[in-house]
Amino acid sequence: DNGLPTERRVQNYYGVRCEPSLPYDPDFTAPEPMVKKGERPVQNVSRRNFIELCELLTAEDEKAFEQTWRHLGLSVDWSRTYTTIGRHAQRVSQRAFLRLLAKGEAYQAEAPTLWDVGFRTAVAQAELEDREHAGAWHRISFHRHDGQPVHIETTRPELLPACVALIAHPDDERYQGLFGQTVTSPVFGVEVPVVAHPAAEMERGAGIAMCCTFGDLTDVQWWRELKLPTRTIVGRDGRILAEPPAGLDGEQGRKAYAELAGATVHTARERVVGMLRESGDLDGEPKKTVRPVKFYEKGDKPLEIVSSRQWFIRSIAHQDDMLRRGEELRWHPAYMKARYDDWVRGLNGDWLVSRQRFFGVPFPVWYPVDSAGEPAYESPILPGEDQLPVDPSSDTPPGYTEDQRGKPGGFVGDPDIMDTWATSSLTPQIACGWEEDPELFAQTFPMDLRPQAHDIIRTWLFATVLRAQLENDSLPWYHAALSGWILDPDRKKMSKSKGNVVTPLALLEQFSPDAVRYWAANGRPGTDTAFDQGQMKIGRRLATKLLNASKFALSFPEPAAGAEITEALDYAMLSALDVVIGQTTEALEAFEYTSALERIERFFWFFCDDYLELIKQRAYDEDGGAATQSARLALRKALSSLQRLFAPFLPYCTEEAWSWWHTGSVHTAGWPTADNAAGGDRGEVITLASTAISAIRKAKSDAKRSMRSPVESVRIQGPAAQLEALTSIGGDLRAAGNVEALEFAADGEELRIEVQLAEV
RNA sequence: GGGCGCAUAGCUCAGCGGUAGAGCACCUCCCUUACAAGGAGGUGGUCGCAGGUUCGAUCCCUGCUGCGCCCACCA
Repeated sequence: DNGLPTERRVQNYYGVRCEPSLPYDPDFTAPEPMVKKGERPVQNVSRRNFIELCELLTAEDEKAFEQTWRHLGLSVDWSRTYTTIGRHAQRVSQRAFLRLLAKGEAYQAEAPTLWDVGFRTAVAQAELEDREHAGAWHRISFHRHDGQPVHIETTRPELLPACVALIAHPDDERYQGLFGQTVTSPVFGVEVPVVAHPAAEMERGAGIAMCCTFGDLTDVQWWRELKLPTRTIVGRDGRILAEPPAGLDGEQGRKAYAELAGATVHTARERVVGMLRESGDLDGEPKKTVRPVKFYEKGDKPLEIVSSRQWFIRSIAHQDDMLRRGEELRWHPAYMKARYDDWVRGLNGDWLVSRQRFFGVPFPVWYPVDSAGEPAYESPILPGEDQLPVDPSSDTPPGYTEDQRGKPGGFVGDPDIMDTWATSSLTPQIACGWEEDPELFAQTFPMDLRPQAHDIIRTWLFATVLRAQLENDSLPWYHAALSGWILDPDRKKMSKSKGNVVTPLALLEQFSPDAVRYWAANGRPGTDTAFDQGQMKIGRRLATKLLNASKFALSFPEPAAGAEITEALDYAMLSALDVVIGQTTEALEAFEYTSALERIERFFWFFCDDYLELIKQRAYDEDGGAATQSARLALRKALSSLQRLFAPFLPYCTEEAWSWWHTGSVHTAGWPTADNAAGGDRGEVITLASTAISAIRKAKSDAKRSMRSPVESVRIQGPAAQLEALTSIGGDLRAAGNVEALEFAADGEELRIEVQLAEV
């Protein structure tokens, strides 16, 4: 409900852009959705109008999502929904933030920050990704006082005016004589020191690097550790700032800088290269290269590093606690824990939670404005918890009046919003009624399970564990179940840019939710699953089969009150079912839902293909007496368990079939227990039954006869124990195979079945 | 560069010390009183490669190869 994707969607959908300087227009109405991109000029709207458009569109999207989830048969309490942008979530999020602030776990700092120039916001470490990006190595001459050149190599020549030092490794023989001296940058004529630092790599490029404020995170490290000056030239819009930085004082340098002012980074690069070429300081031609560059995962331009004031939540200080929590948490599958550990150990800074965006939970903070009109960031004004949620851009802080906003001696609201994860990380607190419903909270927190995909371990999962640690000194849940992704049929990740996304609603219509769930359940925890319509067809067939089998089993009169299981095959089937119930229950408790489904399914096909066929005649028999009663009772017992076993996977067909003979819902019926056969496993009986009936069928199939065709005799040889078992189900075998004579002969260790078909 | 996972039938995947399994696909057959949007039967594999442990390895160990993912590196 909040975050950059929503903002981008609103921008594209309505063709608008948020312009915070515009006043709110109460008469503003939502523009017609754009049919195609760029069909009309982008309209600037005020922040509040923009947020209203976001709310409008997310409300529509929520309906679509709920429809999909309901259609899919998601079993949740629909009376307890919330939105992460709603008042309740905002209140929880702001309260948790204020608590962190009071404990010193949240703080603000002015620091170089990774910045997306497209979205114009800071981004966090967890939201970075590397992408291959084309560039070129430029070999550039700096100048010593004696006129000798010092060559550096850079892929970002446009940052030349932001250069604050040259850096080489302290052990590098080539530059020993230069350390402590200064050199002059080409074109811009700025004198910069040559400094030694171990992070410089001798083998890379020329072995000596140009440190700029800021080209990359190594620059930030050097700048911080070597206390270098700041010469910022890239603005938050990704363009070269209008004014040259301090230190770029020479007339020629300023003239050159003027040529760059206002240009994009890309254009500035071309211009600087032109200037270098003209001055003779470009050594050779640029050499094309492709190297990984940091991007915001949702952005389309490389990140810049700009200095700005941001809010952070401490995480580095809690690394050990986080690792310990990772140990306590039960991971499904267990190996996914490695990603978490890897992430926690690799944290290189505190969590940056402020975003310079609009549609999100605002920071509940104002600042006094001093007599010179400057905000005093070091002494924020905070609301009481009972006032939450607040929007500092429209609510007035305690002790002030609205007409003091932005005035000297007055106040300003913090303009930033929180990162989406800063609120989503409180999912358990929001849902469990933290600080608002103590009884519910006591019953539900920590929660049992976090189900999520593995790609957001470093964001959602990590942040949730961190917040529960900081706020509740506990895990947020006991188990984490990591699902894989749905891949397209070529096993590529589905993504909008590739255009290979399949939305679920059409599938639900085409194959039925049961079929789609059947396919999805075949994706084991942690394993990616290729999109496979074939599996959905099988799921659909399974659901149909369950309906048909239920119809058949229920077509017989209800067994009499005193009916008992008297026949060996019925007893054996029920005892096998008991085993399956036990295994399935165990698998589900271990989060092995795929194994659970496999076991139920395997039994169910035996039940349909062999058992039903074998007892059919006996169940039909009007004068069958106890044997018929036994079959009819066994059918109902088995059906009751099977419908409940399948219910979590195939909620619709099971509910339908259950309704044919029960009043309540199958989904609130008790989970089946392994007591259908009242103890004792006669599994070998059904194995032998299947073997025998298969042999009879094979004989008919080989002879290209119908399955109903009569059999003159079946002669079974083998060990006495097996023959005894087979004898006990002889009546069913004869009826199902249409067998005239069934003979047994104890002989040898191996079971042999000879089938003599009747003459045609 | 570090880590994790995967490699088994044409395809999708189970199995994991004791003679290789399922479904799909393919082939053959069957309108049979739950089901033809069905059903029955069948063909098909030196379980990635090389070593080791073991009486015995698809399974355990080591190395290699290939694929995927996560992280790091970004002068």
